[in-house]
This record gives sequence, structure tokens and C-alpha cells, in this order.
Amino acid sequence: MRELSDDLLDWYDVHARTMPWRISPADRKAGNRPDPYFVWMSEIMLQQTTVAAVKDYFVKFTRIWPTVSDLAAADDADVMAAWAGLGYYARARNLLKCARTVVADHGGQFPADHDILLTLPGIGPYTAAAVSAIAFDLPETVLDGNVERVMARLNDEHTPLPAAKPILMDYARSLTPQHRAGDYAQAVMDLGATICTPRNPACGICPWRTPCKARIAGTAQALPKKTPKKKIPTRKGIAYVARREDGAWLLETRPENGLLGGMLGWPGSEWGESPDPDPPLAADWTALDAQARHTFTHFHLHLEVLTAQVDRIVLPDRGQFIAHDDFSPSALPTVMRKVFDLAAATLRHD
DNA sequence: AATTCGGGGAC
DNA sequence: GTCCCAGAATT
Repeated sequence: MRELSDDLLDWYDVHARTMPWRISPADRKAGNRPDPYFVWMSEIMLQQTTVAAVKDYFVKFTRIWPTVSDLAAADDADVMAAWAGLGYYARARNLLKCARTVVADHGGQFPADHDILLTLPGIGPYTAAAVSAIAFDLPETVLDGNVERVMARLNDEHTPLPAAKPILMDYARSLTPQHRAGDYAQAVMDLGATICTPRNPACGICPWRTPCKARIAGTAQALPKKTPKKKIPTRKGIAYVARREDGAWLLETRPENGLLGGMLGWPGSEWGESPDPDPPLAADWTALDAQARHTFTHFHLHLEVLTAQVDRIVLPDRGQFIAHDDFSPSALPTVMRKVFDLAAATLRHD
């Protein structure tokens, strides 16, 4: 009997997109499978992140660290610097933890079993299923934002997220085939990314247009329903950019946990309603005209930028001076790079 | 069950 | 500006 999954796999055979970590359906039929390390790396990077944003980072990481053993042996600071700009920096910390666990506890080989994958740092229900299916062709069911949307529409399910998750998971599981599980998982996600899009879905060319209950009901555009999100507050802060006579910059590595954890940044005040000044050293601080503005997931930030030129003698209360030649702004998270761009113009060191 | 984690592209 | 993205960890 022909299943819905077969219609989608036929569509995927023709329309599968090319990605650096992906094995084409034709190559997969020829017996090739992707490197589980590459699959895992891509899935971690793709968490809440678009394919376009991930591509260059994936190529860079797999070039610098071609195997999980190479990554496990890397310096933490090098990995954090390479991840800078991609966001959700806990992923980079867990990436290293996971690589080291795979080397230490699993002989340098990624486990294929969903439940064992779930025990690894940074791997949750989605990523465990994705690695198990895509790397090892085991019939696990992936449920990401794409699959949630496709399942909600296919079944005209109006229960709002996140309460609908178990319901949508049941729908998705009932459709998962026993064969070509890896291709199928990627096919549903490709469908959500290219046809069954959040707005203006291309129902006319959808391989599932006939069975789709939301298309019949005319509700596709409005699904999936979501519980409304509250608007986010604005916080203020002060960033201090000090430059020494020899060109060195005063930076600090942020605490492991919390926002921008483990990343390099400028010393600063607390971020809140009316932050108190908290300079990292005594100096003649000059305020820039412009503020650095940045929006995180759950608040806006307005950063006042103070700069200072300091002499070679001074010892900072916080942070450490990094020589000009050892510092690259590309190692900064985006908000800190915005501060750098504002401050650098006034702190030229010739 | 809610909140905390980034950043950018599409609209 | 809003919404969303191949979510996980924490509270």
C-alpha cells in the first residue's frame, strides 16, 4: 500500500536542496551515508538558526576540526571565538562537552541509539532523533518548527503551541516510514522550509496538497496557532573600552553561565533600569555620542560606550589587556562587536 | 509550564 | 517594527 511518506520521498528525490552536510538522495541510494560527526555538527548549529546562517560556520568548523577527536582536543577559547556571531553560545560550550564525552565514553564514535544520544550535552529530543535518522537511517521521528507547522496543517490541528506538541508528535510518528528514515526526516523539513512556509504557503505545488485538511478548510495560513508572546523590555548599560599605549585592548571573558556565557566582551556595568557606573579601572573616561543598540531574545539593550586611553603602568580591576595582534573583533559576540565598531574610530592607535 | 538563552533574514 | 528559524537547559 502506498503511504503519504512515499509521495513526499518522491518529491524529495527531485527537490532536495544541496547543503554542505547533506548526502543527496541519489548518493544515499547508492549506499553512502553522511559522517555522523558532520550530521551532529550541523544539527547543533541549526538549532533555532537558518540554513543560510549556518553554512559558513559549518564549513569553517569542519575544516579546522575535521573529526570529533580533533574537536575534543581543541582549546575552549578557540571554539568560542569560532562560534562568535552565530548566537546561543551555550551550544558551543555543549558542543565541546559532547565531543569530549563521545571520545571519552563512546570510543570516538557517535552512538546511533536515540536514548543514548539524549544523554549527551546539547542533544535534546529533536537532535537525538535527527542524528539517529539522518546519520544512521533509524526510523526516528523529528519534530522541529517545520514539522510542527506541516503536521498542524495536514491535520487541521487548531490546538495552540506549545500545548499541541504531543499531538503533533503523534501525527508525525504515525507517518514516519521504516525505510529511508533519514531522507524522510529531511524531506518533511525541506517541505516546511520551501513549500509549507509560515506565510503564503505554496499549496498548489505541495506533494501533500490532496490529503491536507487545512488546505481543504482554507485554514493553512493561520496554522499552527501559538500562544501570544509578551513584548520585551528595554535595559540600559555602560560598556568600557580601554586601550593601552601599546595598542592592547582591555577585555574580559564572561562567566560560563548566563547571557553570552564564556564569550569575550568589554567590561561593563550591570544591565537594567538605571545601571550604576562600574569602570574596570580608574581613567579619564570619555562618552561617545552614539549608543550601541542590540536586541536579544527577551530584551532590548541600549549601551552607553565610554572610552579611555591608558598608560602602560595601569593595572585593571577587572579583565585583562590583550595585545593588538592577539585580538580579532570577529571573536566577539555581535553586541560587543557593535561596541567595538563605535569605539575603534576614536581609539586609533598608529 | 515558563523562562532563558542570539542573530539575522523575510516581510 | 514582527515573526520565525532543523531547540535545549533551567527553573
